Amino acid sequence: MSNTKVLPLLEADGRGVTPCCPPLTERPMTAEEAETAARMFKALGDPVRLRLFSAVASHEGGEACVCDISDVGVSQPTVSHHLKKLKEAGLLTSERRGTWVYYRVEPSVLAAMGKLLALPAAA
Amino acid sequence: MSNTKVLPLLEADGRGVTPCCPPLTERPMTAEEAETAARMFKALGDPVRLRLFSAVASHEGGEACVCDISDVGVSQPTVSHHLKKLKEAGLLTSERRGTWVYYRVEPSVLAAMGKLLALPAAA
DNA sequence: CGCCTGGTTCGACGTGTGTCAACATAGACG
DNA sequence: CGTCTATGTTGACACACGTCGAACCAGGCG
Repeated sequence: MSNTKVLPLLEADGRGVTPCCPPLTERPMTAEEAETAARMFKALGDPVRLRLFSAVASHEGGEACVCDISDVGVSQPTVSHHLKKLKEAGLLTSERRGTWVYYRVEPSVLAAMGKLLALPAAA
Repeated sequence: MSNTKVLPLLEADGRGVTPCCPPLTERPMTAEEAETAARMFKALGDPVRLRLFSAVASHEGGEACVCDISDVGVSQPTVSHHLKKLKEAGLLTSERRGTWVYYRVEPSVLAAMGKLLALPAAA
C-alpha cells in the first residue's frame, strides 16, 4: 500500500529542503500558501498527536514502533487514527517490519516548519 | 478591556525566551507540555488565521491595523473572531489607538515555536 | 490450518469550530 | 447630542474532529 498519498507540502530531496512558503514574517501569505502550511500546523495542533510525534521524533534512530508510543492515554484505535493523520500531513512515514509497524519522522518537514517560524533578525 | 487572558505559554522577558517545552526531538513530551504547545499550533492551524498572523507579522513595524489585513475572503466578524483566537493563544496583542485597532506579534512566541521544531543536528 | 497478538478500519456519537447575519460598543466629527 | 465608521460580540447552524467499541487484516507460531 505505499503511503496513503503524502501531501506536496514541500519538496524534500535529501538535504536541500525547499519549503512550501516563505517565513511568516517576510510577507503576507497567499491563500494557497496558508492552506498548505495550515495543514502542518493543524496536524500538530492536537495534544495527542503532538505527543505521538514527539515520541517518534525523540526515539532512537528517529523511528519507533507503535507499541512503544501508544501510551498516551487514549485507546489504541485512536492512536492509530492520529498516526494516520500525521502520515497524511507528511510528517511521518510508516513501514511494516514483520509483526510490528514502525513510524519515522520526515526531518525535512521539521526544517521547513522551523524556517517558517524563523525570525528575520534571528535568521 | 485588557487582553482576554493570555495563556502562560512561555515566559517572555524581553530577549531571553523561556520556551514552554523542549524541542520535539529531544524527548517525548509530557501530556501537560503537549497540551500547552498544541494550543499554539492549533491557533496557526487555520488558513485564515495563518494569513492574518502572517499579514501582521510581515507588516512594517510588526503591527497592523485590522483594516489593513481584513481582506482574507471572510466576513469582518469572522476576521475579528480569528484575531481574538490568536490573541488568546498569546500570538498577538491588540491595542486601540483612536478609531483603529492595531495588532502586533509576540516575537518571543515565534522564537519559542522555532526552538520547538529545531533539529538536534541542525541546532 | 487455527489461533493469538499487533495494528488498522468502520460506524457511531458528542463536542468543538468556522462561518455568517444581526446587534452592540467605541471613538471621531459635526 | 446624533450619526457615521470601525471593531467586537452574540446566536445559530453546519460541518469537522476526537474518541471509542467492534469488526477486520497481517504475520508468527503451534
